[in-house]
Amino acid sequence: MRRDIFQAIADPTRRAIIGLIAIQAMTPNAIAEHFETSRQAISKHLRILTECELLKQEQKGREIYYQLELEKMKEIDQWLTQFKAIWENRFNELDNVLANLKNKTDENEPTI
Amino acid sequence: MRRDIFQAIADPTRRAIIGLIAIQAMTPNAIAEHFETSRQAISKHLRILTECELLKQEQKGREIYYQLELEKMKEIDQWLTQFKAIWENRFNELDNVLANLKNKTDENEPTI
DNA sequence: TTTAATCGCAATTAATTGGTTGCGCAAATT
DNA sequence: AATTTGCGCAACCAATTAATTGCGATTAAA
Repeated sequence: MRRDIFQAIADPTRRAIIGLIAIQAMTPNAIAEHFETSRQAISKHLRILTECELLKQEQKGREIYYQLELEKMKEIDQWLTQFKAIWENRFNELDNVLANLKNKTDENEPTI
Repeated sequence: MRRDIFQAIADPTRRAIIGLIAIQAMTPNAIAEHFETSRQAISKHLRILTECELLKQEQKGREIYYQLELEKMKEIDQWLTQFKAIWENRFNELDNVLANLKNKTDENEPTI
């Protein structure tokens, strides 16, 4: 039973669920209405998302509201950070290239 | 044959491969040396990563260098953007709460 | 109190996945 | 020319996954 965020967001239905409840908490039935699959299938997805702490439950009478745990979503962003550093560096390199080009142009400008 | 980025990064080995070749391109054998598994297993992972365009190949003689396609990594970041908007709003709300608190405190400060 | 609704859990099945083994091909080395 | 090296591809197997079906428990409504 592997249960990490990356495995959790691998499934398109689960990503859709995340997108759906991002703004407001919802019950399993309400969520299932947005999909073709059965309530049980959705329930299973909710369980997986809850197990890796991407969702948290709030019981209200016989209904259970599922809410997105934004803090956990940040973990994905944290993993991306290392690569952001690289792609921003690449941009900086491009800046350097452009800067060099500009200098060369300046050199070619006629001196008075 | 589902082949999307989220499915690709679900596997920890594949995430490790991505991390490994982020800085410089590498051959399958060189990559495999960093893992316990066989070259073929790594080869399969490379294929999956290539199929969803997270990696690109560059043939040099009989060697194939695999390089990370940073642009594709950005797609993950783009998916996160919608949630970032929410979590930043939450912070703003917190700011408001703190601001209100501060105002109340100011009100309580003795006026000369 | 009977009935209906909301939901989680367990068992089953079909599909998918990660891995291994065993090729074959092309480029380099001998 | 023969051998070694680097690699992809296809067949296969074991483990995992997504989905279905059929419960039982609890809460709310009739």
